[in-house]
Amino acid sequence: MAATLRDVAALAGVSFRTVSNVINGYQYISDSTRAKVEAAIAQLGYQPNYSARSLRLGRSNLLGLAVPTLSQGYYAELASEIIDLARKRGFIVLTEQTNSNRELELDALRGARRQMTDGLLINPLALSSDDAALFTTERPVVLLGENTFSTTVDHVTMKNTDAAASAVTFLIELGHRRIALIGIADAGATAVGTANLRTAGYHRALAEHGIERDATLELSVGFWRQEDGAAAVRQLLERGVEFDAVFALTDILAIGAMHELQAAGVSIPDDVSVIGFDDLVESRYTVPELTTVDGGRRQIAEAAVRTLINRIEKPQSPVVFHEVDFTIVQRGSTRRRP
Amino acid sequence: MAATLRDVAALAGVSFRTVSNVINGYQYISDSTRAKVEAAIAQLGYQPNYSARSLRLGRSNLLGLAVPTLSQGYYAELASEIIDLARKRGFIVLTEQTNSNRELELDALRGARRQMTDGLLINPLALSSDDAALFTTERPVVLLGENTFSTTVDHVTMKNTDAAASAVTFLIELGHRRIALIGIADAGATAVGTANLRTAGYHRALAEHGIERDATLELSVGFWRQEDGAAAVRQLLERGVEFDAVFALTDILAIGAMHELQAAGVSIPDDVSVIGFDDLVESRYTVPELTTVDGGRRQIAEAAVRTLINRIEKPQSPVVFHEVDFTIVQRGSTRRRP
DNA sequence: GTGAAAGCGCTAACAC
DNA sequence: GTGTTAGCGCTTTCAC
Repeated sequence: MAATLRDVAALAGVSFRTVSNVINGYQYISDSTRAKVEAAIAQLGYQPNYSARSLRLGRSNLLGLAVPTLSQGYYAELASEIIDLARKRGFIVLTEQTNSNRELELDALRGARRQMTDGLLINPLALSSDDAALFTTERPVVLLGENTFSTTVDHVTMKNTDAAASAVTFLIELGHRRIALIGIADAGATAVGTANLRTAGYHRALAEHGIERDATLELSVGFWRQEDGAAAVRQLLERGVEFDAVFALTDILAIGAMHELQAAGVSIPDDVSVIGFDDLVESRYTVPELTTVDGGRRQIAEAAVRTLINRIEKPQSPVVFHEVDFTIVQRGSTRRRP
Repeated sequence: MAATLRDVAALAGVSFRTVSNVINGYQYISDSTRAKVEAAIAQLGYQPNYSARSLRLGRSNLLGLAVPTLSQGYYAELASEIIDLARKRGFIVLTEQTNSNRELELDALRGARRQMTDGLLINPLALSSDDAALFTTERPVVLLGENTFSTTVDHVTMKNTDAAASAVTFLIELGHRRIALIGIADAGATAVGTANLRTAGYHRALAEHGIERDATLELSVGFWRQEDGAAAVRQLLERGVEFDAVFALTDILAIGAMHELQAAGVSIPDDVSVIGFDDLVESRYTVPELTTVDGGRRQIAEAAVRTLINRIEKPQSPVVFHEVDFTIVQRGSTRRRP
């Protein structure tokens, strides 16, 4: 059985209240007492019981993180950064995967697990504005990602529409006119989901340059996996749709699309330029290297952790809406149209 | 303030012991009592306090997972599988990143966080056989990965040496003779680390086919990132080393190597065959698609979770050493030498 | 500067 | 079948 405060106190010959004081860095303790206690702690290998401390304090120093899945580069990299940043602030992260599933997202938000954590970072894909009320829980939540819920909950996100418009403008300025869009939302999707926000940016850029929309260039996909990007390209090719560039709504889709294009003998960037969104590490090592949009993942992680911890420590703070900046990362998959 | 057992009891008009019984599925409760209690629970939105339950039971249903980093595909995919499997068994996962850092690995193993979890899954890179004693802790640990520690702790791993030998044999049977090896350990590394185990397989396959070793073909790298694979290839090319195939000790290294080879105008697989190790999802979408070794990640996750939970529930079980099977996944980055 | 005691919310041994 | 009670290990108010 692990040593308790009482064991330490007995060994050090002090009351267990004193041991608690030493552990918690209470000021007015004589050096000799402190030394005795510390020696006893070391000798017994004492470690505080966190369940007891949590029960007493009503705080666990645990943060919940609910992302769709770690098997996708974007979320894995985001989680990696969040875990490191939380650690620096003294919090451990309890990771859940919600699989873009409404039930699992709700469970993360309201389920029993909420009880063990001091706050939750959640990147919902299935929940939407309609569910705003659900997010207004007693316990701290910070929303990551794009869906705009109520204004009663902290929210950290990227400039999806602006960034997408910027990516498409970049292609237009290279001389492209027939720009395929891969990854649009199915009809039923929430209007403020990532896909629709980025699609709005695409439309805005076209409009700003006097280019007409063409529905045959806009492809919806099942999920945002490589194979879905590949399937979208197959559709374009089978239908004989003409296009000189591809804007994929995520790097993963872009990687699948590039793979399929090259398999079909289409040269990138000579025949077709491709641009993605996310700036994954792996996108630096595709052949050719993928031009993409850095939506500010690193800043999102930083703002998310900061905002959540602030909310935990100061529950009355004003609600925050934080939108980080983006940049276009130019690489080899795009080039000026001859 | 959240509702407690007492609040529920008061509302239902029963003693709070009865409420506890209902929650824990105690058998002998009249249906009418049960219904009353359940109604009260629903009305108050009562959720049990996990800190209190943990304190009482000495169990948290939390599992620790310590991997080097989630930003690398292999560990992200492993963690993703582990989290899902643990969830199915009723456990939540608390993820830590140890960054291949000895101090952080030790901290995961012995630090305060151990107190909150019922068990730990750790994939150490910096700790080695010399540290065997450290792993023999009171609380359940399952080791993932390759370092062979003592026989006093559960261990789930892959057949590194056999799998590597098999990969190299595959290249030899395609007619390759000058097989570069990317990712060997630095001089000081533990003899039973992944790198050395896989390197031993490479040497064994060469020996079995009467091919002499050539130290200029064996490249050590700083880490196992894409850029390290690329750097290794640059070295080979700059030194004018002749080679007709590359065995990279991980897919990530292979992806970096392929990128650099193609940038230098070397065609894969026409000029050089490339084989990796890990079977990452992203390796299915490189151009060309990467031939690789599936070391059995999925089975490792499954065995790890099963073994750890078993150890938690039956602490006296015999120590397990579990080695999962591998397969060669043949794709477009390798071909028969003309 | 240190000691005694209450109580966080829960489970389970023990009574009835 | 249900009620009473002790106590998990800790922090903290109140004395001294």
